[in-house]
Amino acid sequence: MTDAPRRRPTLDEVAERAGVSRSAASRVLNNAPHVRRDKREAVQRAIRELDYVPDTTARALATRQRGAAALVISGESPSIFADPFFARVIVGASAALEEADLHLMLCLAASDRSRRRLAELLRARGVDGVMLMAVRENDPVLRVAAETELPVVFGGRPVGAEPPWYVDVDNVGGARQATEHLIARGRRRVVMICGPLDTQVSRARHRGYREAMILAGLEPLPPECGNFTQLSGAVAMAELLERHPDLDGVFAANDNMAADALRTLRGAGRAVPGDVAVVGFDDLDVAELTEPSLTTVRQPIQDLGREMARLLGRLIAGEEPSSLILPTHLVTRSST
Amino acid sequence: MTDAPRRRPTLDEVAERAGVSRSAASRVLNNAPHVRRDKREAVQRAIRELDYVPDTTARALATRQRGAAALVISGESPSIFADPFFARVIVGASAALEEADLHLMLCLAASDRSRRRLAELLRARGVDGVMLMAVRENDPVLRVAAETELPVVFGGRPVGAEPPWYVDVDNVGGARQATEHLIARGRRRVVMICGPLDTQVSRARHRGYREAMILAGLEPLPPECGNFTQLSGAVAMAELLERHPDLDGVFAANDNMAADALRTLRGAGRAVPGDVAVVGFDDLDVAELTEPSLTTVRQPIQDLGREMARLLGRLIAGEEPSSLILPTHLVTRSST
DNA sequence: CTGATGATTGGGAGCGCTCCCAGTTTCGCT
DNA sequence: AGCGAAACTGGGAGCGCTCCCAATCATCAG
Repeated sequence: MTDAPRRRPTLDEVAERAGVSRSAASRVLNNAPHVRRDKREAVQRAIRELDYVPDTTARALATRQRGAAALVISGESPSIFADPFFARVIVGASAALEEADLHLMLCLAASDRSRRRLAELLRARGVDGVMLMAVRENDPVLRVAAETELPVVFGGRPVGAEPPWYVDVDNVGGARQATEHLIARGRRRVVMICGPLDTQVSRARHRGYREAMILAGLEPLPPECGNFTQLSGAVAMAELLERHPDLDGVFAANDNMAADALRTLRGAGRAVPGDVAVVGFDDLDVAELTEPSLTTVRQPIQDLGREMARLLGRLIAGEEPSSLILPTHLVTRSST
Repeated sequence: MTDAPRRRPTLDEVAERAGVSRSAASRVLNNAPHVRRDKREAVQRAIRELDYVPDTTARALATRQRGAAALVISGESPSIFADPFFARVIVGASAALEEADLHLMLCLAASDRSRRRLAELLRARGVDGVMLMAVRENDPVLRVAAETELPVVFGGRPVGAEPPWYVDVDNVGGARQATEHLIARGRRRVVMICGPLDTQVSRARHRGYREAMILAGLEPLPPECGNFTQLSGAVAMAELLERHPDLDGVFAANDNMAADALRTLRGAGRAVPGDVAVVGFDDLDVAELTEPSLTTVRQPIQDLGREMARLLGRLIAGEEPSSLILPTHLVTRSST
């Protein structure tokens, strides 16, 4: 009844109630050794009775560990909800972070201001480590990452650099599988709708396409680049149709672009998969909703988040884990 | 060259270098009064020279303010990426939080374990306040919210309770607009595809539908409930067609369900909007991609996040802001 | 020139927890 | 019983910052 402005109990109060020293109580809290059984139990009882919860902040100050990790998503905010990609990464990361008893701090690093805040967060030791996603070429967030002493795990590799720790998806392999699948279906004039070439993802997928074509003794055609939106897929497809009227296979660097490539093809009177077979990448929901449904390369997005968080967790724990490349696999549907 | 294991400078060092006391330096830091101009400048110089950044944790301990707010998303994780809803909320909240110089802690409260961690985070004063989204009836997360002394802002209202602070969207008004629009288009047998009735959102949208019908002197028909997925929209539509073969208008509680209702209608040989007019809700991307494109009610999702964060910011600052209901508006496309 | 008034100043006590360390007990053996 | 080792114990010094407060300084009217 008199608990309105009641202060939260401190460790000292727990200790007093249990009749031990603060040190002993602390040991129980962190279940460290060197506490006699009866005292340990007394402390535990006191904790329960007082409904004690240790103050994170005080603990953080003493241990120099914040108990939190930042997930930084670079690039313009709109892109974060263009597709469910980031949401899935977040779900995966969140789950793994929970495992390591870390909290998730989400930082959208789109503006200069937000990058400055991020830099301060890191310098002020507001988190124990960083996961970095969607970094583009010359992304200013790279400087922030370079300056910090905290462990940084990249999601996907930035263009032109191999960061010490990263988790990536096997984009090259996936793209090769996709292309090989088209070739296996008897396609010879296979074109590619690529993403923006200033991203590692796009480059890797393009490389996979080239490798597969060359390996099959076919001539890789110069790709047409979109920007991962549906509209850009339509535009690229139209261009490719004009350039290679005899094309019989299309590999698009993501499902969004593939979806509208599909429409464009139908609009141009090409039957899919009769005249032209199409493969996408990502396996987003849209892939099942296109007409015909889309053969695509599934990438383990949630796993990507999970593994980033695990890697970071180990790094924070002082272990020496190594980077990871996650496998992709082809999901065959009606468009091939 | 010798800066490898360099400790971060502390306020004491800044003070010493500037030839003032720690207190004075602190005052400069928080630009409090009672510091002579020259000393203030000396401190600022020292800060610059030492590249000093105050330690958040220490400050948090002393001030009892964490500088962070939690955004809690309840419910199963999969739903977080079912549509871009949450991503938009996050973008809005993140921007407004930045304004208030607060960091964003994202908590997915799906499992018991995560709820327990959340409860601890709050009790351990790991954040200064909470935003709570997607709460369902009898959601266990409500207990966590009830127990904390921290300010809590709801996004949408939970069923059967009016929390002290919330930001909601005018679901009733939006649904009424949608229904009135159908009626204005001459429809008389207007049915509704509803969402799960254990959510406030669904109830409110249903209420708007009823109000509009009754106001127009028409008979509200019992709704068919889906679960906001496309598939459930198709199922519900089929059921409604069977029950009311003469229906000429459909109001769906979200765009996903509307999208597949559209397909079902076409599959059943009904022309849209010729025979049947359809209105959705949300104005997701899908609304522009359906055939025909979907008339729908746009809700300001990003604003929802922004206003939640602002409200919370004021609450944390000790002000006494009041709750908010954001307007919705009809976006007319080809389905009506 | 003096006391009063108000602006500065810096010492010191926390905030709540961890951890080192010296001192005390408890044991297991011979 | 005697001894050294191993297991406990609690005092105290931080972690880096804020903020109260008594003390010092400047300034100015009388």
